[in-house]
Amino acid sequence: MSNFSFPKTLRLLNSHDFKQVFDNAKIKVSNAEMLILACRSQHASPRLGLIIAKKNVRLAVHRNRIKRIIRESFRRQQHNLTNVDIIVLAKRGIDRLENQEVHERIDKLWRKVAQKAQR
RNA sequence: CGAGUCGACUAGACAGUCGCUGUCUGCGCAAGCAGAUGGAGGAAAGUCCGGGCUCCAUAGGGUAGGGUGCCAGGUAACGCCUGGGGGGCGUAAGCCCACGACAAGUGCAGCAGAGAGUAGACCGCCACGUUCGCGUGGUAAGGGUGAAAGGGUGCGGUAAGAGCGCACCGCGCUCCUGGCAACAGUGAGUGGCAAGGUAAACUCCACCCGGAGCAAGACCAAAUAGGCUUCCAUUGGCGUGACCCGCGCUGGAAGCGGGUAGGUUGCUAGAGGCUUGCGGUGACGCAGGUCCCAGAUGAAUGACUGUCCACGACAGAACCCGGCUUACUGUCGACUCGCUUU
Repeated sequence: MSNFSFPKTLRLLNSHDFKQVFDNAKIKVSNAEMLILACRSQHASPRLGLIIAKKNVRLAVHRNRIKRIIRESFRRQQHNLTNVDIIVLAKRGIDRLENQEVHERIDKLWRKVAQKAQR
C-alpha cells in the first residue's frame, strides 16, 4: 500500500455530504485549536471536509495555509484511518500556530479518531 | 558622512521526495492511468470611482435624486493622468490645494467687547451747557476687546476729525497687449473705494449620470402539469427596479393539494504583454515584429528535507480591465541642504 494521493473521492464534495456528518457525528475529538466531527460511511476509504470560518481566521492567507497543512497531513495518514467521513473545524487562535505545531496537533487528533472508530 | 526629495526595479535562490489542478498527446467502453507542459499580486486587499460585458426596450422625454467644479490636452471612460495658470508651505530639491458664485436670496457664528454688519461712542479728542457731579451733540486719527472692527502711507483740511480733497501704493470696472484658454502686465483710461467671513450651510450657475449585477445571463435534465374553490374584470393586470409620460405583453389575483432544487456554459486572446521605429514638452498616439501568460467551484499553486545568503515584510485570483487609497521588504539612480577633508 504505497498510494498517498488525494483525489476527489477522498473529499466531502457538497452540502449533502456535510449535512450527513453533522447529523450523525458519533465521533467528536478536539483540542484548543480545532474540533473534529466524524461518522462511519459506506465508502471504502476515509473522506475529509474542512471548515475554516472567516470569523475565526481573518486573513485569507492563513485560511489557505491551515487548509493545506491539514490536507497534507490527512493525505499521509489516510491509511491509518478507516472508512470514516471527517470534518475539521478551525477554532479561533489557530492562525497563531507555526506550521510544525499544526502538524503535530492534527496528527494526535487523527490517532484519537482512529481509536474511537475501531470500537 | 548625515538629513531629505523624486523616480525605477524587486518581492529569497537552487536541488530532491511526496501531493493538487488546467491543457495537450497516448491507452482505455468507462472510472482512470502514463508522459509533456502551464499554474496568484504589486498591492490579488479596501470596494472608493470609471468602463467593458449581460439582462431589463434599441433606455426615449420630463421631474426628483446624485456627482463633478481654475484652463487646455490624453483616454473606452473617470473623481485618473499629463502640461500650464493662481494660491500656500519649505533654506532648497520639491510638495500641497473641491481653486465657479456670498455687490440673487435665506441662514449660521462660543467668549471678550460700547459696537460683529443698511455699523458702532467704553476711554479719549472737540464744541456747547453746567448746580463743576456731569449732561447734550460732533468725531473712527489714538487707546482698549477680539481670530476678525469699513483699504495703507503722507500732505492739505478741520472746533476736533473723516477718501472730505490730493499724491503714491492697493482694489473694482472698461479697453489695449501677450496667450487656444485659465491668466498675466512698471500698459491706457476711469471710479473715492467696494459695508466682513462662511457655499465638504441651504442655494444659484455650468457640465455629467437610466437601473441592476456573473448568485448578471444562456442551455440541458427535471419541473412550473392536469384538477378544484373563491374574488375582480378589459378605463384592468404584469414587465417596471424613485415618480409621471411613453413602450411591450396579456385576462388577472388568492387558496387547496402534488413535486424539484443536479450539471454545462458564461470563463478568459485582452482598451493584453514585450520590443523596434516615427510623432508629441508630456500623458499618450500611430505603424511593424513577436509571444500566449491561472481559470479553481467544499474551492488548486503546497508540505518536508538539504545547501547558500542580505535570514525573507505586507499579504491569496473568483467575470475582466483602467485608476485611487491603504499595508509593507530590499536595491539602484538622479537631485537638494548641512558638515568634514582636499
